[in-house]
Amino acid sequence: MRNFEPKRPYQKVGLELRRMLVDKDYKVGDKLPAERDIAELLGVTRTVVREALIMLELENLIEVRKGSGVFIIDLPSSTSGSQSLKDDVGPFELLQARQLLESNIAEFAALQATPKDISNMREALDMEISELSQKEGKQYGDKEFHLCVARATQNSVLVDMLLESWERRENSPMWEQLHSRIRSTKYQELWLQDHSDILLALQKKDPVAAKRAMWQHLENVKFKLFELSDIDDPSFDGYLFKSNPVVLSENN
Amino acid sequence: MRNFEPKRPYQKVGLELRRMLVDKDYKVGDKLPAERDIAELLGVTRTVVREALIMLELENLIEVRKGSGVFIIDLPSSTSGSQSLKDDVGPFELLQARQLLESNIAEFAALQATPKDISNMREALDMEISELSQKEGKQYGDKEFHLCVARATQNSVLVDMLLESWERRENSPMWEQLHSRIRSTKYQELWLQDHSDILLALQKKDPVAAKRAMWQHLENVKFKLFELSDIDDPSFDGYLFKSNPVVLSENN
DNA sequence: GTCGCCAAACTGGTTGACCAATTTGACTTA
DNA sequence: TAAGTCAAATTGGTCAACCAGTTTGGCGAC
Repeated sequence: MRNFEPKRPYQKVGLELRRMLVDKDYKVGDKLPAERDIAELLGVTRTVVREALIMLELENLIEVRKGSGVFIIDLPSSTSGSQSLKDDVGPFELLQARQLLESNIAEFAALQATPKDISNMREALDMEISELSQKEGKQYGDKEFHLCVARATQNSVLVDMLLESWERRENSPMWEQLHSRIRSTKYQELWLQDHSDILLALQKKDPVAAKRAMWQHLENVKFKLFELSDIDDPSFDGYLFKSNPVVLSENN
Repeated sequence: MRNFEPKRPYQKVGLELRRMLVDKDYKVGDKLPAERDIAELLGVTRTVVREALIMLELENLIEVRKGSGVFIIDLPSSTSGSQSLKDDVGPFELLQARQLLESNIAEFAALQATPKDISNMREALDMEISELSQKEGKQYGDKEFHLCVARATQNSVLVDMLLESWERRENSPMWEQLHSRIRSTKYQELWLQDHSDILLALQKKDPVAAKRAMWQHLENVKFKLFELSDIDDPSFDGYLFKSNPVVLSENN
Protein backbone atom coordinates (compact mmCIF):
# COMPACT_ATOMS: atom_id res chain seq x y z
CA MET A 1 0.00 0.00 0.00
CA ARG A 2 2.34 2.73 1.05
CA ASN A 3 5.42 2.68 -1.07
CA PHE A 4 7.10 5.34 1.04
CA GLU A 5 10.77 5.37 1.66
CA PRO A 6 11.05 4.49 5.30
CA LYS A 7 12.31 7.74 6.68
CA ARG A 8 11.60 7.63 10.37
CA PRO A 9 13.14 4.69 12.20
CA TYR A 10 9.87 3.18 13.33
CA GLN A 11 8.86 2.77 9.71
CA LYS A 12 11.91 0.71 8.92
CA VAL A 13 11.33 -1.49 11.95
CA GLY A 14 7.64 -1.74 11.11
CA LEU A 15 8.37 -3.01 7.63
CA GLU A 16 10.90 -5.45 9.03
CA LEU A 17 8.39 -6.74 11.54
CA ARG A 18 5.73 -7.13 8.88
CA ARG A 19 8.13 -9.15 6.78
CA MET A 20 9.00 -11.21 9.84
CA LEU A 21 5.36 -12.13 10.31
CA VAL A 22 5.31 -14.06 7.05
CA ASP A 23 8.91 -15.29 7.01
CA LYS A 24 8.84 -16.79 10.48
CA ASP A 25 5.65 -18.67 9.82
CA TYR A 26 3.58 -16.97 12.48
CA LYS A 27 -0.09 -17.87 12.73
CA VAL A 28 -3.13 -15.88 13.72
CA GLY A 29 -3.39 -16.02 17.50
CA ASP A 30 0.32 -16.41 18.08
CA LYS A 31 2.07 -14.20 20.56
CA LEU A 32 4.97 -12.07 19.46
CA PRO A 33 8.11 -11.79 21.57
CA ALA A 34 8.03 -9.11 24.25
CA GLU A 35 8.78 -5.57 23.16
CA ARG A 36 12.08 -5.71 25.00
CA ASP A 37 13.08 -8.90 23.21
CA ILE A 38 12.15 -7.56 19.79
CA ALA A 39 14.18 -4.48 20.55
CA GLU A 40 17.24 -6.52 21.46
CA LEU A 41 16.70 -8.82 18.50
CA LEU A 42 16.65 -5.98 16.00
CA GLY A 43 19.26 -3.96 17.82
CA VAL A 44 17.04 -0.93 18.37
CA THR A 45 15.53 0.66 21.42
CA ARG A 46 12.19 -0.37 22.84
CA THR A 47 10.61 2.99 22.02
CA VAL A 48 11.13 2.43 18.32
CA VAL A 49 9.65 -1.05 18.58
CA ARG A 50 6.60 0.31 20.37
CA GLU A 51 6.05 2.86 17.61
CA ALA A 52 6.48 0.21 14.94
CA LEU A 53 3.91 -1.96 16.70
CA ILE A 54 1.46 0.93 16.55
CA MET A 55 1.99 0.95 12.81
CA LEU A 56 1.09 -2.74 12.60
CA GLU A 57 -1.82 -2.24 14.97
CA LEU A 58 -3.28 0.44 12.72
CA GLU A 59 -3.11 -2.06 9.86
CA ASN A 60 -5.15 -4.43 12.01
CA LEU A 61 -2.36 -6.98 12.01
CA ILE A 62 -1.83 -7.19 15.75
CA GLU A 63 -3.54 -6.51 19.04
CA VAL A 64 -1.64 -5.20 22.03
CA ARG A 65 -2.79 -6.29 25.48
CA LYS A 66 -1.30 -4.62 28.50
CA GLY A 67 0.40 -7.10 30.77
CA SER A 68 -0.10 -9.98 28.37
CA GLY A 69 1.74 -9.29 25.17
CA VAL A 70 1.30 -8.64 21.49
CA PHE A 71 -0.92 -11.02 19.54
CA ILE A 72 -1.37 -11.56 15.83
CA ILE A 73 -4.93 -11.07 14.63
CA ASP A 74 -4.27 -11.04 10.88
CA LEU A 75 -1.52 -11.76 8.41
CA PRO A 76 -0.06 -9.20 6.00
CA SER A 77 -0.71 -11.13 2.81
CA SER A 78 -4.36 -11.85 3.46
CA THR A 79 -5.35 -8.37 4.53
CA SER A 80 -6.67 -7.07 1.27
CA GLY A 81 -7.81 -3.85 2.82
CA SER A 82 -4.42 -2.33 3.14
CA GLN A 83 -2.75 -3.43 -0.07
CA SER A 84 -4.54 -1.70 -2.90
CA LEU A 85 -1.80 -0.40 -5.15
CA LYS A 86 -2.94 0.06 -8.69
CA ASP A 87 -0.70 -0.78 -11.59
CA ASP A 88 1.43 1.96 -12.92
CA VAL A 89 -0.07 3.82 -15.83
CA GLY A 90 1.50 6.13 -18.36
CA PRO A 91 1.75 9.80 -17.38
CA PHE A 92 -0.10 10.90 -20.48
CA GLU A 93 -2.92 8.47 -19.97
CA LEU A 94 -3.25 9.79 -16.46
CA LEU A 95 -3.15 13.39 -17.61
CA GLN A 96 -5.78 12.65 -20.23
CA ALA A 97 -8.13 11.33 -17.57
CA ARG A 98 -7.43 14.29 -15.33
CA GLN A 99 -8.07 16.67 -18.19
CA LEU A 100 -11.47 15.15 -18.82
CA LEU A 101 -12.40 15.06 -15.16
CA GLU A 102 -10.90 18.27 -13.88
CA SER A 103 -11.98 20.56 -16.67
CA ASN A 104 -15.57 19.57 -16.01
CA ILE A 105 -15.05 19.82 -12.29
CA ALA A 106 -13.85 23.37 -12.83
CA GLU A 107 -16.90 24.14 -14.94
CA PHE A 108 -19.22 22.82 -12.28
CA ALA A 109 -17.25 24.47 -9.49
CA ALA A 110 -17.74 27.84 -11.11
CA LEU A 111 -21.42 27.56 -10.33
CA GLN A 112 -21.09 25.98 -6.92
CA ALA A 113 -18.13 27.70 -5.27
CA THR A 114 -18.73 29.60 -2.08
CA PRO A 115 -16.70 32.63 -1.01
CA LYS A 116 -14.98 30.32 1.46
CA ASP A 117 -13.95 28.03 -1.38
CA ILE A 118 -12.49 30.95 -3.28
CA SER A 119 -10.48 32.11 -0.30
CA ASN A 120 -9.21 28.56 0.22
CA MET A 121 -7.97 28.56 -3.36
CA ARG A 122 -6.27 31.86 -2.84
CA GLU A 123 -4.47 30.45 0.17
CA ALA A 124 -3.35 27.47 -1.87
CA LEU A 125 -2.02 29.85 -4.48
CA ASP A 126 -0.14 31.77 -1.79
CA MET A 127 1.37 28.50 -0.64
CA GLU A 128 2.57 27.83 -4.17
CA ILE A 129 4.13 31.27 -4.33
CA SER A 130 6.01 30.76 -1.09
CA GLU A 131 7.13 27.36 -2.31
CA LEU A 132 8.71 28.97 -5.37
CA SER A 133 11.58 30.27 -3.29
CA GLN A 134 12.33 27.10 -1.35
CA LYS A 135 13.75 24.81 -3.98
CA GLU A 136 14.04 21.93 -1.54
CA GLY A 137 11.29 19.95 0.09
CA LYS A 138 8.03 18.65 -1.14
CA GLN A 139 5.51 20.90 -2.86
CA TYR A 140 2.00 20.78 -1.53
CA GLY A 141 0.47 23.90 -3.04
CA ASP A 142 -0.23 22.40 -6.45
CA LYS A 143 -2.20 19.46 -5.13
CA GLU A 144 -3.96 21.65 -2.63
CA PHE A 145 -5.13 24.03 -5.31
CA HIS A 146 -6.60 21.31 -7.49
CA LEU A 147 -8.26 19.82 -4.42
CA CYS A 148 -9.78 23.17 -3.51
CA VAL A 149 -11.35 23.41 -6.94
CA ALA A 150 -12.82 19.94 -6.58
CA ARG A 151 -14.09 20.68 -3.10
CA ALA A 152 -15.85 23.75 -4.47
CA THR A 153 -18.25 21.44 -6.32
CA GLN A 154 -19.55 20.45 -2.87
CA ASN A 155 -19.56 16.87 -4.13
CA SER A 156 -17.41 14.49 -2.12
CA VAL A 157 -17.48 11.79 -4.78
CA LEU A 158 -15.80 14.12 -7.24
CA VAL A 159 -13.22 15.05 -4.63
CA ASP A 160 -12.49 11.38 -4.06
CA MET A 161 -12.14 10.73 -7.76
CA LEU A 162 -9.58 13.49 -8.02
CA LEU A 163 -7.79 12.22 -4.94
CA GLU A 164 -7.58 8.77 -6.45
CA SER A 165 -6.01 10.09 -9.63
CA TRP A 166 -3.54 12.07 -7.55
CA GLU A 167 -2.67 9.01 -5.55
CA ARG A 168 -1.90 7.16 -8.73
CA ARG A 169 0.40 9.95 -9.75
CA GLU A 170 2.23 9.85 -6.44
CA ASN A 171 2.67 6.11 -6.70
CA SER A 172 3.78 6.15 -10.30
CA PRO A 173 7.48 5.54 -10.94
CA MET A 174 7.03 6.61 -14.55
CA TRP A 175 5.53 9.91 -13.53
CA GLU A 176 8.24 10.50 -10.96
CA GLN A 177 10.94 9.82 -13.51
CA LEU A 178 9.42 12.22 -15.99
CA HIS A 179 8.52 14.93 -13.54
CA SER A 180 11.92 14.95 -11.88
CA ARG A 181 13.24 16.88 -14.87
CA ILE A 182 10.66 19.58 -14.48
CA ARG A 183 11.45 20.87 -11.02
CA SER A 184 12.70 24.06 -12.58
CA THR A 185 11.18 27.21 -11.18
CA LYS A 186 10.30 28.38 -14.65
CA TYR A 187 7.60 25.78 -15.08
CA GLN A 188 6.29 26.31 -11.60
CA GLU A 189 5.79 29.94 -12.46
CA LEU A 190 3.99 29.03 -15.64
CA TRP A 191 1.62 26.79 -13.77
CA LEU A 192 1.12 29.40 -11.13
CA GLN A 193 -0.16 31.66 -13.89
CA ASP A 194 -2.46 28.88 -15.08
CA HIS A 195 -3.85 28.42 -11.62
CA SER A 196 -4.35 32.12 -11.31
CA ASP A 197 -6.39 32.12 -14.52
CA ILE A 198 -8.53 29.28 -13.22
CA LEU A 199 -9.15 31.08 -9.96
CA LEU A 200 -10.13 34.23 -11.82
CA ALA A 201 -12.70 32.35 -13.88
CA LEU A 202 -14.14 30.70 -10.79
CA GLN A 203 -14.31 34.04 -9.07
CA LYS A 204 -16.30 35.45 -11.97
CA LYS A 205 -18.54 32.39 -11.81
CA ASP A 206 -17.85 31.82 -15.46
CA PRO A 207 -18.14 28.06 -16.06
CA VAL A 208 -17.04 28.12 -19.68
CA ALA A 209 -13.91 30.10 -18.90
CA ALA A 210 -13.17 27.93 -15.89
CA LYS A 211 -13.44 24.77 -17.93
CA ARG A 212 -11.25 26.18 -20.67
CA ALA A 213 -8.66 27.45 -18.20
CA MET A 214 -8.38 24.11 -16.45
CA TRP A 215 -8.21 22.35 -19.77
CA GLN A 216 -5.49 24.64 -20.99
CA HIS A 217 -3.56 24.24 -17.77
CA LEU A 218 -3.40 20.48 -18.11
CA GLU A 219 -2.69 20.92 -21.80
CA ASN A 220 0.33 22.99 -20.84
CA VAL A 221 1.47 20.37 -18.36
CA LYS A 222 1.15 17.70 -20.99
CA PHE A 223 3.09 19.78 -23.48
CA LYS A 224 5.96 20.48 -21.10
CA LEU A 225 6.13 16.86 -20.08
CA PHE A 226 6.06 15.86 -23.71
CA GLU A 227 8.92 18.19 -24.51
CA LEU A 228 11.02 16.57 -21.84
CA SER A 229 10.15 13.03 -22.76
CA ASP A 230 12.45 10.49 -24.25
CA ILE A 231 10.35 9.40 -27.18
CA ASP A 232 12.75 6.60 -28.02
CA ASP A 233 11.95 4.88 -24.75
CA PRO A 234 9.87 1.84 -25.75
CA SER A 235 7.66 2.22 -22.68
CA PHE A 236 6.77 5.75 -23.65
CA ASP A 237 3.03 6.27 -23.97
CA GLY A 238 3.05 9.62 -25.72
CA TYR A 239 0.98 8.25 -28.55
CA LEU A 240 -1.98 9.01 -26.39
CA PHE A 241 -0.96 12.59 -26.57
CA LYS A 242 -2.28 13.06 -30.06
CA SER A 243 -5.69 11.63 -29.53
CA ASN A 244 -7.41 13.73 -26.98
CA PRO A 245 -7.27 17.49 -27.32
CA VAL A 246 -10.06 17.62 -29.84
CA VAL A 247 -13.19 16.54 -28.15
CA LEU A 248 -13.43 18.69 -25.06
CA SER A 249 -12.02 21.93 -26.30
CA GLU A 250 -15.06 22.81 -28.30
CA ASN A 251 -16.06 25.40 -25.75
CA ASN A 252 -13.06 27.45 -26.71
CA MET B 1 -12.74 5.67 9.23
CA ARG B 2 -12.05 2.92 11.67
CA ASN B 3 -14.96 2.80 14.02
CA PHE B 4 -12.97 1.13 16.79
CA GLU B 5 -13.50 2.01 20.38
CA PRO B 6 -10.43 3.93 21.37
CA LYS B 7 -8.86 1.52 23.79
CA ARG B 8 -5.25 2.49 24.05
CA PRO B 9 -4.58 6.07 25.14
CA TYR B 10 -2.86 7.14 21.96
CA GLN B 11 -6.00 6.32 20.00
CA LYS B 12 -8.11 8.66 22.09
CA VAL B 13 -5.57 11.43 21.68
CA GLY B 14 -5.26 10.69 17.98
CA LEU B 15 -8.99 11.06 17.44
CA GLU B 16 -8.97 14.24 19.47
CA LEU B 17 -6.13 15.66 17.40
CA ARG B 18 -7.86 14.76 14.18
CA ARG B 19 -10.98 16.54 15.35
CA MET B 20 -8.86 19.49 16.35
CA LEU B 21 -7.48 19.77 12.82
CA VAL B 22 -10.90 20.66 11.46
CA ASP B 23 -12.32 22.51 14.45
CA LYS B 24 -9.39 24.86 14.83
CA ASP B 25 -9.45 25.77 11.16
CA TYR B 26 -5.98 24.49 10.39
CA LYS B 27 -4.81 24.64 6.77
CA VAL B 28 -2.53 22.46 4.72
CA GLY B 29 1.02 23.62 5.37
CA ASP B 30 0.36 24.88 8.85
CA LYS B 31 2.59 23.86 11.71
CA LEU B 32 1.13 22.15 14.72
CA PRO B 33 2.20 23.10 18.23
CA ALA B 34 5.27 21.30 19.53
CA GLU B 35 4.79 17.82 20.94
CA ARG B 36 5.46 19.11 24.42
CA ASP B 37 2.84 21.83 24.05
CA ILE B 38 0.20 19.46 22.69
CA ALA B 39 0.92 17.16 25.62
CA GLU B 40 0.41 19.94 28.13
CA LEU B 41 -2.63 21.21 26.27
CA LEU B 42 -4.36 17.85 26.36
CA GLY B 43 -3.08 16.94 29.80
CA VAL B 44 -1.26 13.82 28.70
CA THR B 45 2.37 12.84 28.46
CA ARG B 46 4.51 13.53 25.45
CA THR B 47 4.91 9.85 24.64
CA VAL B 48 1.20 9.47 24.10
CA VAL B 49 1.17 12.52 21.85
CA ARG B 50 4.05 11.11 19.82
CA GLU B 51 2.19 7.84 19.33
CA ALA B 52 -0.98 9.68 18.34
CA LEU B 53 1.01 11.69 15.80
CA ILE B 54 2.26 8.44 14.28
CA MET B 55 -1.37 7.49 13.85
CA LEU B 56 -2.06 10.70 11.95
CA GLU B 57 1.14 10.31 9.98
CA LEU B 58 0.05 6.87 8.80
CA GLU B 59 -3.16 8.46 7.58
CA ASN B 60 -1.04 10.89 5.55
CA LEU B 61 -2.43 13.83 7.44
CA ILE B 62 0.83 15.17 8.81
CA GLU B 63 4.55 15.13 8.19
CA VAL B 64 7.02 15.11 11.05
CA ARG B 65 10.34 16.84 10.54
CA LYS B 66 13.01 16.47 13.16
CA GLY B 67 14.08 19.77 14.58
CA SER B 68 11.38 21.69 12.73
CA GLY B 69 8.00 20.52 13.87
CA VAL B 70 4.86 18.77 12.74
CA PHE B 71 3.23 20.01 9.55
CA ILE B 72 -0.19 19.38 8.07
CA ILE B 73 -0.12 17.90 4.58
CA ASP B 74 -3.77 16.98 4.27
CA LEU B 75 -7.07 17.49 6.03
CA PRO B 76 -9.09 14.71 7.65
CA SER B 77 -12.29 15.25 5.72
CA SER B 78 -10.71 14.59 2.38
CA THR B 79 -8.18 11.89 3.14
CA SER B 80 -9.71 8.74 1.84
CA GLY B 81 -6.57 7.11 0.64
CA SER B 82 -5.87 4.85 3.55
CA GLN B 83 -9.13 3.28 4.55
CA SER B 84 -10.65 0.93 2.06
CA LEU B 85 -14.31 1.44 2.81
CA LYS B 86 -15.62 4.88 1.97
CA ASP B 87 -18.32 6.55 3.96
CA ASP B 88 -21.76 6.27 2.61
CA VAL B 89 -22.80 9.16 0.45
CA GLY B 90 -26.19 10.28 -0.72
CA PRO B 91 -27.55 8.65 -3.89
CA PHE B 92 -28.05 12.00 -5.55
CA GLU B 93 -24.58 13.20 -4.76
CA LEU B 94 -23.26 10.02 -6.29
CA LEU B 95 -25.45 10.38 -9.35
CA GLN B 96 -24.34 13.95 -9.77
CA ALA B 97 -20.74 12.87 -9.88
CA ARG B 98 -21.52 10.06 -12.29
CA GLN B 99 -23.41 12.45 -14.53
CA LEU B 100 -20.44 14.75 -14.75
CA LEU B 101 -17.96 11.95 -15.32
CA GLU B 102 -19.91 9.60 -17.52
CA SER B 103 -21.40 12.15 -19.88
CA ASN B 104 -17.91 13.30 -20.72
CA ILE B 105 -16.67 9.75 -20.92
CA ALA B 106 -19.40 9.10 -23.47
CA GLU B 107 -18.40 12.16 -25.43
CA PHE B 108 -14.79 11.06 -25.51
CA ALA B 109 -15.70 7.45 -26.21
CA ALA B 110 -17.56 8.50 -29.34
CA LEU B 111 -14.24 9.49 -30.85
CA GLN B 112 -12.22 6.61 -29.49
CA ALA B 113 -14.46 3.59 -29.73
CA THR B 114 -13.32 0.70 -31.87
CA PRO B 115 -15.69 -1.68 -33.66
CA LYS B 116 -14.87 -4.20 -30.95
CA ASP B 117 -16.00 -1.74 -28.28
CA ILE B 118 -19.28 -1.22 -30.09
CA SER B 119 -19.94 -4.93 -30.32
CA ASN B 120 -19.11 -5.31 -26.63
CA MET B 121 -21.74 -2.71 -25.84
CA ARG B 122 -24.26 -4.50 -27.99
CA GLU B 123 -23.59 -7.70 -26.07
CA ALA B 124 -24.12 -5.86 -22.80
CA LEU B 125 -27.40 -4.55 -24.14
CA ASP B 126 -28.43 -8.09 -25.09
CA MET B 127 -27.63 -9.19 -21.60
CA GLU B 128 -29.92 -6.49 -20.24
CA ILE B 129 -32.70 -7.62 -22.54
CA SER B 130 -32.42 -11.21 -21.41
CA GLU B 131 -32.36 -10.06 -17.81
CA LEU B 132 -35.72 -8.35 -18.34
CA SER B 133 -37.54 -11.66 -18.32
CA GLN B 134 -35.83 -13.19 -15.31
CA LYS B 135 -37.11 -11.11 -12.45
CA GLU B 136 -34.93 -12.89 -9.94
CA GLY B 137 -31.19 -12.74 -9.53
CA LYS B 138 -28.67 -9.98 -9.82
CA GLN B 139 -28.52 -7.75 -12.86
CA TYR B 140 -25.14 -7.39 -14.50
CA GLY B 141 -26.09 -5.86 -17.83
CA ASP B 142 -26.48 -2.30 -16.60
CA LYS B 143 -23.06 -2.11 -14.99
CA GLU B 144 -21.47 -3.92 -17.91
CA PHE B 145 -22.88 -1.46 -20.40
CA HIS B 146 -21.57 1.57 -18.56
CA LEU B 147 -18.22 -0.13 -18.19
CA CYS B 148 -18.07 -0.85 -21.92
CA VAL B 149 -18.59 2.82 -22.65
CA ALA B 150 -15.77 3.75 -20.31
CA ARG B 151 -13.49 1.10 -21.77
CA ALA B 152 -14.13 2.55 -25.21
CA THR B 153 -12.14 5.63 -24.19
CA GLN B 154 -9.09 3.33 -24.14
CA ASN B 155 -8.10 5.05 -20.91
CA SER B 156 -7.76 2.75 -17.91
CA VAL B 157 -7.78 5.58 -15.40
CA LEU B 158 -11.23 6.62 -16.54
CA VAL B 159 -12.40 3.01 -16.29
CA ASP B 160 -11.08 2.83 -12.75
CA MET B 161 -12.81 6.05 -11.79
CA LEU B 162 -16.09 4.66 -13.02
CA LEU B 163 -15.45 1.38 -11.24
CA GLU B 164 -14.83 3.21 -8.03
CA SER B 165 -18.08 5.11 -8.25
CA TRP B 166 -19.87 1.85 -8.96
CA GLU B 167 -18.24 0.27 -5.96
CA ARG B 168 -19.52 3.06 -3.80
CA ARG B 169 -22.97 2.48 -5.11
CA GLU B 170 -22.81 -1.23 -4.32
CA ASN B 171 -21.61 -0.52 -0.81
CA SER B 172 -24.14 2.18 -0.12
CA PRO B 173 -27.00 1.26 2.22
CA MET B 174 -28.80 4.46 1.24
CA TRP B 175 -28.66 3.60 -2.42
CA GLU B 176 -29.78 0.06 -1.79
CA GLN B 177 -32.74 1.24 0.21
CA LEU B 178 -33.79 3.66 -2.48
CA HIS B 179 -33.15 1.43 -5.43
CA SER B 180 -34.99 -1.53 -3.96
CA ARG B 181 -38.25 0.17 -4.86
CA ILE B 182 -37.29 0.48 -8.49
CA ARG B 183 -36.85 -3.13 -9.48
CA SER B 184 -39.95 -2.88 -11.60
CA THR B 185 -39.54 -3.99 -15.20
CA LYS B 186 -41.00 -0.76 -16.43
CA TYR B 187 -37.98 1.25 -15.39
CA GLN B 188 -35.59 -1.31 -16.70
CA GLU B 189 -37.21 -0.96 -20.10
CA LEU B 190 -36.89 2.79 -19.94
CA TRP B 191 -33.20 2.54 -19.19
CA LEU B 192 -32.73 -0.01 -21.88
CA GLN B 193 -34.05 2.59 -24.28
CA ASP B 194 -31.61 5.14 -22.85
CA HIS B 195 -28.71 2.76 -23.30
CA SER B 196 -29.81 2.08 -26.82
CA ASP B 197 -29.74 5.80 -27.57
CA ILE B 198 -26.25 6.07 -26.17
CA LEU B 199 -25.03 3.17 -28.23
CA LEU B 200 -26.52 4.70 -31.36
CA ALA B 201 -24.69 7.95 -30.80
CA LEU B 202 -21.42 6.15 -30.18
CA GLN B 203 -21.94 4.14 -33.31
CA LYS B 204 -22.38 7.31 -35.32
CA LYS B 205 -19.25 8.68 -33.66
CA ASP B 206 -21.26 11.72 -32.62
CA PRO B 207 -19.66 13.02 -29.42
CA VAL B 208 -22.24 15.71 -28.74
CA ALA B 209 -25.15 13.31 -29.07
CA ALA B 210 -23.37 10.70 -26.98
CA LYS B 211 -22.73 13.17 -24.22
CA ARG B 212 -26.30 14.37 -24.27
CA ALA B 213 -27.69 10.83 -24.31
CA MET B 214 -25.63 9.75 -21.34
CA TRP B 215 -26.53 12.92 -19.50
CA GLN B 216 -30.18 12.40 -20.18
CA HIS B 217 -29.99 8.78 -19.11
CA LEU B 218 -28.62 9.66 -15.72
CA GLU B 219 -31.07 12.53 -15.54
CA ASN B 220 -33.87 9.99 -16.00
CA VAL B 221 -32.43 7.77 -13.30
CA LYS B 222 -32.23 10.70 -10.94
CA PHE B 223 -35.78 11.67 -11.72
CA LYS B 224 -37.17 8.20 -11.12
CA LEU B 225 -35.24 7.88 -7.90
CA PHE B 226 -36.46 11.29 -6.86
CA GLU B 227 -40.05 10.32 -7.49
CA LEU B 228 -39.69 7.33 -5.23
CA SER B 229 -37.89 9.15 -2.48
CA ASP B 230 -39.26 9.91 0.91
CA ILE B 231 -38.59 13.61 1.01
CA ASP B 232 -39.62 13.83 4.63
CA ASP B 233 -36.72 11.62 5.64
CA PRO B 234 -34.28 13.99 7.36
CA SER B 235 -31.30 12.17 5.88
CA PHE B 236 -32.57 12.73 2.38
CA ASP B 237 -30.08 14.51 0.17
CA GLY B 238 -32.37 15.43 -2.66
CA TYR B 239 -31.51 19.08 -2.27
CA LEU B 240 -28.51 18.29 -4.36
CA PHE B 241 -30.90 17.35 -7.06
CA LYS B 242 -31.78 20.91 -7.91
CA SER B 243 -28.34 22.30 -8.29
CA ASN B 244 -26.72 20.42 -11.08
CA PRO B 245 -28.62 19.96 -14.32
CA VAL B 246 -27.78 23.38 -15.64
CA VAL B 247 -24.11 23.52 -16.28
CA LEU B 248 -23.38 20.49 -18.38
CA SER B 249 -26.44 20.35 -20.55
CA GLU B 250 -25.45 23.29 -22.64
CA ASN B 251 -24.48 21.02 -25.46
CA ASN B 252 -28.13 20.14 -25.90
C1' DG C 1 -4.27 -35.03 45.24
C1' DT C 2 -6.81 -30.71 44.65
C1' DC C 3 -7.89 -26.25 45.30
C1' DG C 4 -6.95 -21.50 46.66
C1' DC C 5 -3.88 -17.97 47.68
C1' DC C 6 -0.22 -14.83 46.93
C1' DA C 7 4.23 -13.25 45.80
C1' DA C 8 7.51 -13.10 42.12
C1' DA C 9 8.28 -12.64 37.35
C1' DC C 10 6.80 -10.91 33.11
C1' DT C 11 4.17 -7.84 30.16
C1' DG C 12 2.94 -3.30 28.15
C1' DG C 13 2.58 1.86 29.83
C1' DT C 14 4.63 6.17 31.64
C1' DT C 15 8.00 9.37 33.00
C1' DG C 16 11.67 12.78 32.81
C1' DA C 17 16.25 13.47 31.52
C1' DC C 18 19.15 13.66 27.73
C1' DC C 19 20.57 13.62 22.47
C1' DA C 20 20.57 15.56 17.75
C1' DA C 21 18.76 18.29 13.98
C1' DT C 22 16.91 22.72 12.88
C1' DT C 23 15.65 27.39 13.48
C1' DT C 24 16.27 31.88 15.42
C1' DG C 25 18.38 36.11 16.39
C1' DA C 26 21.90 38.88 18.11
C1' DC C 27 26.48 40.16 16.95
C1' DT C 28 30.38 40.76 13.84
C1' DT C 29 32.34 42.20 9.72
C1' DA C 30 32.92 43.97 5.20
C1' DT D 1 23.47 48.63 5.36
C1' DA D 2 24.03 43.88 4.08
C1' DA D 3 25.76 39.50 4.57
C1' DG D 4 27.85 36.12 7.30
C1' DT D 5 28.63 33.64 11.88
C1' DC D 6 27.68 31.27 15.68
C1' DA D 7 25.62 30.31 20.01
C1' DA D 8 21.24 29.73 22.27
C1' DA D 9 16.55 28.26 21.91
C1' DT D 10 13.34 25.14 19.90
C1' DT D 11 12.00 20.86 18.00
C1' DG D 12 11.65 15.91 17.34
C1' DG D 13 14.33 11.42 18.76
C1' DT D 14 16.30 8.28 22.22
C1' DC D 15 17.00 6.16 26.49
C1' DA D 16 16.75 3.80 31.01
C1' DA D 17 14.37 3.63 35.11
C1' DC D 18 10.03 3.08 36.99
C1' DC D 19 4.70 2.11 37.11
C1' DA D 20 0.74 -0.92 36.53
C1' DG D 21 -1.78 -4.77 34.89
C1' DT D 22 -1.32 -10.04 33.93
C1' DT D 23 0.50 -14.47 34.21
C1' DT D 24 2.96 -17.98 36.51
C1' DG D 25 4.20 -21.19 39.88
C1' DG D 26 5.04 -22.68 44.41
C1' DC D 27 3.21 -23.21 48.87
C1' DG D 28 -0.18 -24.42 52.24
C1' DA D 29 -4.93 -25.74 53.68
C1' DC D 30 -8.14 -29.09 53.08
